[in-house]
Amino acid sequence: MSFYITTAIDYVNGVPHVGHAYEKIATDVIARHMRQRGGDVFFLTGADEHGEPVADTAAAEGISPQELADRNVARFKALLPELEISNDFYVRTTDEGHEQRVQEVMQRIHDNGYTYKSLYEGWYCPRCADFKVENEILEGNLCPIHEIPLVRESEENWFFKLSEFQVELEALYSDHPSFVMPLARYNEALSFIQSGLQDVSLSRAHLKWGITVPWDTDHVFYVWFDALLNYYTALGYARPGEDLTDTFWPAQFHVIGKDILKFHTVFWPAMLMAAELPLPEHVFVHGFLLGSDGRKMSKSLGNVLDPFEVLARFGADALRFYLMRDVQFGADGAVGMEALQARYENELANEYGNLASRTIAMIRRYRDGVVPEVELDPALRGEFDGLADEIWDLMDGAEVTAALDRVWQRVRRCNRYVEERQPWALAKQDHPEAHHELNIVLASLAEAVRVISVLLSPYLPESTATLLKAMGSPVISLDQAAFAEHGSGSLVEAIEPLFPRR
RNA sequence: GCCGGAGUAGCUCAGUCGGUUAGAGCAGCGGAAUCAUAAUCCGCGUGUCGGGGGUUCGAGUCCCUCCUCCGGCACCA
Repeated sequence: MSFYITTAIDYVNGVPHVGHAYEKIATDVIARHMRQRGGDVFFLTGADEHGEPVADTAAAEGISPQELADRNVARFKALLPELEISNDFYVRTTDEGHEQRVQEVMQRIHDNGYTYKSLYEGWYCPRCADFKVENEILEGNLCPIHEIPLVRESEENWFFKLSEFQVELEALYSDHPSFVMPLARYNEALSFIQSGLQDVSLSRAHLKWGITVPWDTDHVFYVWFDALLNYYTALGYARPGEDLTDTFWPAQFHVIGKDILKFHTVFWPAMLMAAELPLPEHVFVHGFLLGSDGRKMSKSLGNVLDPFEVLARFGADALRFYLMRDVQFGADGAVGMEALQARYENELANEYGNLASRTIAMIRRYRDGVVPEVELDPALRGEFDGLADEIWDLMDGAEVTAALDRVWQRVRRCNRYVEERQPWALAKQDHPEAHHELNIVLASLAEAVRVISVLLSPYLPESTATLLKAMGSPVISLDQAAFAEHGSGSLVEAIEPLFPRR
């Protein structure tokens, strides 16, 4: 079984912020989970480099667009390993392989008769040398940058016959209710389609920073036609000498933010239809991270959560856990350093980290570090019945927040279990029965911590790996997430606290 | 304006086909325990379930209406 999942590619006209990190992390959690299932997983992320904003910024800085892109791509790319992102490839829209394949696919759309040349008419700023759209124009019909009057201009552009796909798109939506998730976004996209589709321009004649239109070389492609195709093109050249397209296309999941909904849920499937390519299975639309005050993050409001600061102080696992736990995937959520610290201390350090510590410490103190090979406590095993299957189902629907919560309920259950059984009291008794009872409690706890850690590994790859290794059972495949019948007999090593107080 | 989502404990939110005294976590107060990163566990809530009306034996859950907030209503990426 193959599984192909993508993030949106980052537009490199700026620097990475926590929102970029969020999308990568959520997608990474799903990708890691799918690898646990044993499938052949391909996880793609990358950079979107063409288009006017990059060209404009580069011009303002007196460097070439490529130089600007190279510099900023390095910043975005460097964030990935720091976040423990397990992407299989990093696509750049300036990659030669990408450019070639964009031209191939677009040529096919052209050959199939879904393009035509027409006049694009709009409000034009002579100083910007660029068209302005309705919602960015200032009062009095002024340029938002130069505040000078705009003039009505037209330019010859190639258009894509989006309107021809109205019926097919509506059919796609009624046949595949989970094409766009969550449901609210499905409704939003569908109502957009039902309101009537107009053709869209696919080229720009006045711009040079882009991919050349092969059948009319005075034009470059409008950046979205170039960018969307990354999901398809990357498979063609990600592995030198190998074409992964047949293995992984169509994608199972495109994970995107709500700001680019229309492009992914309307333009993209229509483009693929026009090129006669199979459609992706799901587009999952996540929300935005807001400042701790619930307002949009902005430097002037001082409510920005800086991912680099979090990484330096708490590490990648903490940031991953916090964002997946505190922000319902699919909805907007407020995030801040205080809330992160609270989650870190209360849940990672006190509940999970400390559960690991006390479990390991007792096995070492009472049983010389060997997990007793006894039959495990059916009461505790019962708490894990069906858990892995439940996680499986939730992950099919990209429910990363809900899945994490299910596992965390077991973390809490284990701490209660320790209090209920009071192993330290059993250890003080001399009877063979108490000795046996203690064996059961310790071995059951060890097994519970192991299962929990296997299920948490997509979220906390670093700390679960450390813990599982110390417990002598480093395998994280999902078939190892069943609660065993007997204690393992493994030797358990002492480790430093997984989540030290900061 | 039209369409969609949301409004449940101080905070963040769960509440499946309408059905027992409306739940969880956090924060707060009190207690127990000592294996553990002074980490854990137990106990403590008279909440107009946004307002009003209706259907029903019974409504947070269905219908109507009103209020508030958020998003979308096309080529900024």
